[in-house]
Amino acid sequence: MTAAMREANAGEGLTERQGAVLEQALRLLVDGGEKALTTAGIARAANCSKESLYKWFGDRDGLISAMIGFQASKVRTQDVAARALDAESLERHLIVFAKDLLEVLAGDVSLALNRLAIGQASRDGSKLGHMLQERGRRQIGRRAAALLEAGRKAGLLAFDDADEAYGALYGLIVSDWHLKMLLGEEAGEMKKGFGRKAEQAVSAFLSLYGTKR
Amino acid sequence: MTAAMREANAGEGLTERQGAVLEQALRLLVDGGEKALTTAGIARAANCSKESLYKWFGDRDGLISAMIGFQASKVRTQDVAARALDAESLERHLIVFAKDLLEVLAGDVSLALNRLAIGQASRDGSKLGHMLQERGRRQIGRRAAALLEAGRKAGLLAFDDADEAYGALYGLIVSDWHLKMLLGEEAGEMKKGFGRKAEQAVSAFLSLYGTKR
DNA sequence: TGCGAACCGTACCGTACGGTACTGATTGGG
DNA sequence: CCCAATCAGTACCGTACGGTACGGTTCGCA
Repeated sequence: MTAAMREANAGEGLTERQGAVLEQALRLLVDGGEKALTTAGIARAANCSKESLYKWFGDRDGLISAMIGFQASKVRTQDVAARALDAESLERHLIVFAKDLLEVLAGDVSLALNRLAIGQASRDGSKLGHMLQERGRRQIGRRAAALLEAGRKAGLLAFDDADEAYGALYGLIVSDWHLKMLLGEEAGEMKKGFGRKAEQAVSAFLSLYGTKR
Repeated sequence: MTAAMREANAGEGLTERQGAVLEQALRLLVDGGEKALTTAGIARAANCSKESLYKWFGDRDGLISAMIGFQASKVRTQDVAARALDAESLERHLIVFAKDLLEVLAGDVSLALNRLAIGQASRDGSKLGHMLQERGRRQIGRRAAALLEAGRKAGLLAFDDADEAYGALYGLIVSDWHLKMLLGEEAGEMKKGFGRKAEQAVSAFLSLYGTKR
């Protein structure tokens, strides 16, 4: 296996070695926050030299960008082939989507990266924010949009503006939980309520946009 | 006017001089993010000495805590005396609440303080997060809870769990706008849509929890 | 008028970080 | 067997920050 072959394995233009380094960097970030994300610390944790870090990623910002891209490349949302959609299966799919959304938002790495991007939003012109939005949010948003569109095509949902409907769905599912978790609320206690929360949100959403009720 | 009399003017145990200093600190934070919030910078902007800063606020964390408390003390939510509530006035009050909520969340200082608290959530055990939650969120939450309770007493709303109803209202109003703004999305463009957004959210909420429809 | 407290401005100290340069070891190819 | 490239480890540099100490000044008060 040549170096050229090893390239572009992780969906980015990254060596597996570089991926391992980014993995360690993410771990540092999750454990200690932005303050723990120092070049020396990463080099120590990943058993590599600072010089290599700068050679591979340019500077600290490049490394952080690479971390976001690397993490996004690991979380691919599979579009559910939603054929033969009836009222019950739509509700089931929506509930699964809701649970997945809550699980993703409550994830260690997701929270840490969002905290990092939010903390830097003032100084870097929200470059990281846009990146996180584009590579994380958009994915799950498309999955929901496809689901809603399928529901409408099947005559199970009625809405004019798909974005508005998605906004309502998202708000009913997430409410202020995401912010509370970003602010440091212990996520362990909350996760138990995700199932019930998801069902309630989907029920409310179907009351608003379903044709059945 | 003695120094003792000047104390406790701003709702906290603060001299007006100290309040002015905190004002400048908030301005620095809004303009330049956490990185701009240095003790030397604050001293320069407020024309005071670093020694005074440490004398008044202990250390940098104490100063940040004081900033949060100071800002919270300026934003007192007036409980609307909601007697003689009918369907139309309830809807009007809810829309006003929704607009206020969006305006508050989109405010410069609110965004900056939330960014700061989120950025420090990993290292300080979410002390700032809890403070922000307690002194900012709780206020507006109580206002909403009172409104919802009044609506239920008047037979206009039907819900078992007030927290659940409030969660739905909050989610329908805010959706993912808060996170987007925290991540750096330009807030100027969004503010124009607040009115329509608030009306839509309240309409949806009344569809879910109103007794009239 | 004289005293003392508060305070501004600045200089200072230790530390820690981002980024660079150098050395020695390893590896793969000809 | 040697050469070139890569990389780990470390030492180093400039800078900037949090926090402290000190001289000079103002202001309330007796």
